[in-house]
Order: sequence, then C-alpha cells, then structure tokens
Amino acid sequence: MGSGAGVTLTDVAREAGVGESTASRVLRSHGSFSSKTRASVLEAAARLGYVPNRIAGTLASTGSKLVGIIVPSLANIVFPDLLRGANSVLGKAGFQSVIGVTDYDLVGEEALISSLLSWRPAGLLVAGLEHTARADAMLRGAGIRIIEMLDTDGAGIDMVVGFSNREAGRASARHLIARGYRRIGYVGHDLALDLRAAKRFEGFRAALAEAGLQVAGQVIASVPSSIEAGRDGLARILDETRDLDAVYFSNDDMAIGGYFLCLSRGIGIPDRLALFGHNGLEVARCAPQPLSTIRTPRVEVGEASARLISSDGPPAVVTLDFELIEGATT
Amino acid sequence: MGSGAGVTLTDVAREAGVGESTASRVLRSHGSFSSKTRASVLEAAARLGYVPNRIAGTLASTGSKLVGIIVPSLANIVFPDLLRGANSVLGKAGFQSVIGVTDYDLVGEEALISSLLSWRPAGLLVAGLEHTARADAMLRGAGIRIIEMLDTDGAGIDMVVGFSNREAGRASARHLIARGYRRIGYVGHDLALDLRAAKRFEGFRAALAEAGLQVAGQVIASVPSSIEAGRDGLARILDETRDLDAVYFSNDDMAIGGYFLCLSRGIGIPDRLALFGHNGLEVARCAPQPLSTIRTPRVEVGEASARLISSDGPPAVVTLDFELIEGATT
DNA sequence: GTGAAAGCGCTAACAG
DNA sequence: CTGTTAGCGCTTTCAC
Repeated sequence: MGSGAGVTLTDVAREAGVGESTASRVLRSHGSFSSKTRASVLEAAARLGYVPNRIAGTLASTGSKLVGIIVPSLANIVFPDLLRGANSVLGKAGFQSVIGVTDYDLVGEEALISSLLSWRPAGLLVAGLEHTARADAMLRGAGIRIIEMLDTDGAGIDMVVGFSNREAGRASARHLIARGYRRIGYVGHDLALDLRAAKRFEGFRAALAEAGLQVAGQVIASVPSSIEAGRDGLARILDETRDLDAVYFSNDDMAIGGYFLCLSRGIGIPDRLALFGHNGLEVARCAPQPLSTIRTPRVEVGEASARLISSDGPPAVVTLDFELIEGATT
Repeated sequence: MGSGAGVTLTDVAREAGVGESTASRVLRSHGSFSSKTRASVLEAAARLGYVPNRIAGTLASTGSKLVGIIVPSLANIVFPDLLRGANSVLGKAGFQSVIGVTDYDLVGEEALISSLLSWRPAGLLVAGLEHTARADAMLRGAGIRIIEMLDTDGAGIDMVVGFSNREAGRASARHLIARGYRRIGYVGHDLALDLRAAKRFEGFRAALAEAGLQVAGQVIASVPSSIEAGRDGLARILDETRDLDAVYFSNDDMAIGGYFLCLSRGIGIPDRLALFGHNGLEVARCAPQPLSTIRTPRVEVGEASARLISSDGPPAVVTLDFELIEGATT
C-alpha cells in the first residue's frame, strides 16, 4: 500500500505485466479479459495503492460523471432537503454532485452556471425557472440535460420538476376562506429575491379576490426568511392592522416565528388568530399545536430530478403533488 | 453566440488568428500578450460562446480547483451550515465544492473518500476524526491538504478545525450543577453513529462524576436526532425516571422536541424541569423561552477550514470557541 | 510578445 | 483476449 498519489495506470499495467488498455478494461470491468489477467491487475492496483484519475478518464471518454446542482441558499432546510434527495440518487448512479450557491442572486447564478459548465458535467440541476438572458442562453446551448426544480409556474428550458407555487398559494387561501376567516394578513420575506414565495403570494391573493376578498394587511421584511423575521413580522402586522383573524406566512420558518410570538403573548390560536405556513417542516409538525401548512415534496423533487439526468426523452414537465396539512392553527 | 458546447480553445485561437498558447494565456490573464491580441482573443471567445474545459485544464496543469467536502448528513441543519461556510469561502477563491454524504456510515465514508480522491481535488474537508483504517491510509497518502472538522477530541491526520465536544459536554454539566440541579437525565439519539454526540455525553458524565453525581436516567433513541425523537424521548424518561429536575439533550433538535412536550403537558420550565441542548439553533433562540444551550461555531468552522485548503504550513489544530447560552430553560 | 511541440493520464478504436 | 496507436482539450516549457 504505497502513497497512492502519483501512481498511474501505466504503473499498474507494468506491475501487472499487461498493456495499459487491458488494465483499464479490468479496472472498469468493461470489455473482456481472462480471469487470470483480472486477478493480477487488481492485485497490482491494490499493491500500488492506485487511485484512478477521473479527470483524465473524463477527458479521454466522452461523458463525465459530474452533475452540477445550483441552489439559492443552504440556510433554509428546504434546499439541503432538495440536495439530499438529489445527491442520494446521483450517488447510487455513480455521479458526483458539484454544488453552487447563488445567495438568491441571478447574476451570481449566471457566474455559477458558467463555472459549473466548465467542468463539463453530465447534467445540471438548478432551482427555479428564472435566469438572466445570458444564463438562459448558456443552459440552452450546453448540450446536456438541464433540470429546473421546485417551480412549474412558467416555461422551462428542458426538464422541469416541481409543483405550482401559485396553486399552493391558492389552496392556502381557499382553506382559510373555507374555515371562515375573512380578515387575513400576510407576513413575508424578501419577495424580490424569493421568486417562488412571490408566486405563492400571488396565487393567494388571486384566490382571495375570487372570493371577493383582499389581504387586510401585509408586512414584508426585506431579509431572508427566518423564525425571527416571522416573529417580528407578526408583531408589526398586529400593530398595524386591527382585527386580523388569520395570517398567511411566506413559509414555515416565518410561521413558526409567528406561532412563538402568539405563545409568548398568550394570543389564542386559532380562536383569536389563525396561522398558516408553507413547506411542512418537522418543527411545524411537532409543535404543541401542529401548524396548518402545505407539505412540499422537496426530497422527492431532488430524487426525481436526479433520475432524469440520465434520461434521453424529450423535454417534459414533472409535476409532483403538494399536500395541505390541516393542523391545529386554523 | 453559438451553441458553446464543443467550441475549443483551438477554435478560439484560429478565429482570433493567434496561436493556442497565446489564446490560453489571454484567457487566463497569465503571462504576457499585447493588448491588441488580448482584445481579439476575448472577442473571438465571446463570439463563439467559448466555455473553457476545466477538465482538460486540470489534467494539463498540475493542480485542480475542486475541493471535496464530506459530511455525515444533510438532514440536520448543522451540516448545511458547515457546508455554507466552507462553500462561500471556497467559491471566492475560485474553488468548486464536490460533496459527499456518508449517512453516518464509516464504510460509506471510505468509499466516498476514494471516489472524491479520484477527482484529484486540491484538498478534502471531512467532518470528524474517525475513519476506517483504509480511509485513514488513503487520506494520509493523498498528498493533499486534509481538514478534519468539528471535533478536536482525538488525533488528526493533517489539519483539524473545530472544538472539543467533550468540553462542551462538561460545560453543560457544570452549568446545570451550578444552577442547583441534581437529578439530571439524558435524552439522546444514536450514539454509535453520532460520535461527536457520544463525546459530549462522555464529557457530561465526567463532569457529573467530578461533582459526585451521575445521570439519574437516560433514554437513547436508536434513530437520528429529530424533534420528534426528542419529544418521545422526554416522554419516556419522564415515565421511567421519577423526580428528574433537569434533562440534557444530545442536541437542540432533541431539546426543542422536549420543550414542545413540556408546553403540551403544561410542565413548568425551568421550575419543574430544566432543559439543556446543544448547537444554538435559531429555533432554540427564538422559542418563547430561549433554550439554554451551547452555540457551536459551525459556519465559522466551515470558513476556517476552507481557508486552510491553500495553506502550506505544517499540520495544526485550530480550536474555535463554543459559547454557553443561558436561556430561560435552566 | 508569440507559437510549436510535448505531454497530463486515460479511453477507445483497431488490429492482432 | 490483448497490445498498439491516437487522441480528449488544455497548459507548459522553450525557442524564436
């Protein structure tokens, strides 16, 4: 067991007394060779501590085993969940995930796309449908499978896997309306950045309008979503808008913050105030009063997206279902 | 702006009317060339939609710009936090993160290490000090910077960045003892897998012993940590062990579960029962009663680790401080 | 300041 | 079943 670094296929072949290509075939269990040759190559490789050089392998062969994954953030568990689903499927198929984090910046995304593409990945998974014009052009011209995730409200480039945030927002509104709430507020986070949250809010308002209603008040923090932002946001909207009977939050993090505020202030839920979130996080499910929310298939979207990397079908949209969870906060 | 895919440096050079090596120098702003040459190369590259092939570049040059990062899980926000810190620093330095998730399996880790090493990364960041013998040998023989993260209780291979979980456990125990608690229970998750949680518990018991105490009872779920596991674990220990006055949880997820149980059952905190966690998550900080816990420098560990990738100093241990947070649950 | 030539380590035909 | 021969696309001496 040598140092391993610097040992090449040539060394292994020489040590085993065979040609390079034979050693290569054995090591990749591809093509044919006698079991005797096989044994000696494998033994030589082990003795030398050979670690194949995938960089060279990728360059020599046509396709790479790298897959790029681009997400806007890692601070919200939603994206690690997505990554987790994708990575687990990719790993089993022999792919390596190369990640990029945009910080919700489309220009940063453009740079990341260019950078990831330079590794000649087998495919690219990217959260969201919105891109800069240049990013869009790069993705279209890359000649690899592009999977856009988590959003089906808009046109995709190649494959799209997700659900309709607009419909999720509509469903949330219809639920509150059906429960009898009429003075409904909205507490959200930076919508200019989180485009999917914006689409939910849009769907939410549309459904309210269909029922002849509109949001009775809204507070939109100009920060990323967080429990703290939700707590502070609810405090503000309660100050600014009287007689709210329900509040729709941009996601569960925000909603849990609101829930905590109600607990602190002794605001009765749902009698005095109803709360509704989005995502179906564990913390929302396990709270003393489970939060009413929408469970989104994040891990599943990651898994399904990863599976599509090796598909050769035509562009398509895969819609996964979200599920409305009637908790104890409505 | 062509298809981009398939355009090579040779094409760009021909289009610009210069030699390949000149085009290469311009594109990497390395070496010398006239500003006129520069302009024509850049223009040709843009016109052709050239995307450099880093695979080829890496093979031709010596060093790669890939960095492997291995974590046990993505389900617990702790590791995304670590990744986030590392990735942000790496990105700024022109590196790409290639991730691997072990699912807390050391044999899986070994396979991942071998797989990541085959991409000839510039360095490897790996969570934890424990590895299989073969993994250890591969890491030592890789000839690149190896950074082991989040744990300083043990011997490292090259660089180590983290804090002492044992000391964190001790500090937690001393805090509870100083507050006057004597009948202290432990609610944890699978310690055979989460070695750092095991070290915390070990330090915790050691500090109790120094005060002539021992845990009054313990419940260890054989599942990964979660809010639900913490809630159920607390329910069980309250059944099994009478007169507990405090419970130490393996981490904040578990502790928040316990906190939720207390809220549900109307168990007064901290008078009737004190709770102590570990990690300093946002949800713990924002709860109606902030959880007493230890804030761990996860993002900072990721950042510091990433910075060390390009260092050329001798092996070293970088210890970052954790901070005990006196919340309202003790 | 610039180009020609020689690989980086491997895979993929192709003969044998 | 096995070895030889060309490259993959780029970087890197090294002359010019």
